[in-house]
Order: sequence, then C-alpha cells, then structure tokens
Amino acid sequence: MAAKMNEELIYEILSVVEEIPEGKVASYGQIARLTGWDKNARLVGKVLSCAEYYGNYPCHRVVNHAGRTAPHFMEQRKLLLEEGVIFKENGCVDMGKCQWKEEG
DNA sequence: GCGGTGACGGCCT
DNA sequence: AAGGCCGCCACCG
Repeated sequence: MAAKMNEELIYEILSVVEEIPEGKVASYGQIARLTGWDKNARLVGKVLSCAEYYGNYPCHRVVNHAGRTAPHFMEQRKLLLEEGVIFKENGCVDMGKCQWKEEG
C-alpha cells in the first residue's frame, strides 16, 4: 500500500484527532506524522477544514506548530479556552503546557 | 499536464 | 515559541 486514498487519510486523521484529550492541543504535523503524512501537514488541515462534514470531531483542538489557531476559525480559540487550554496574550496556545503527547 | 495555493514545518534572527 | 523566510507536496482550476 504505497499511496493511501485521501478518504483513508481522513478517517486516520479524525481517529487521531478524536484521541486528543480536553485541555490539550495537537499540531498538524504531529497528527500528520501519526497518519504517515508527515510531509503533508497542510493536507491534514485541509481535511480538518471539512472535518465537521464527516462528523462531530474536536478539530478545534488542532493548531499549527506555532500554537496559532486557524485564520478562518476564530471560534476555535473560544472553544479551547472552555476546554482549559492556556492562551498567550499574543493569541498563541501555550504549547509547553498544552501540547498533547501521544505517549501520555 | 501545468501553475498556483495552503487550517504547515523547520531553521534563523 | 515570537516573527520572518523558504521549502514541501498533495489538491484544485
């Protein structure tokens, strides 16, 4: 299986995103790496952009490597605050404390 | 088949 | 991890 179909990728991503605990956030690259698409973290984001179309997934718990929230998804920040995620004054997530670790 | 795009990552400053 | 720049690679027109 050299090239997974994008639909497979979608379910893999959503499965990982669903594993993210409350009060924690994961980077696209982190999820991409778990799905085997470490080179295409942006594809992960594109999938998450329509994740709600596939079902109710905590796509708001996913941010970029800078801890930044999605440009067209400002509600994400509010949702994360409700989950207990710490935000900096500049609007970035406190990665050092809230970045999710798959290892536990 | 080609060119442009992007919910990104990594390195440098 | 704050801001800037370049590089990556599938997706879309």
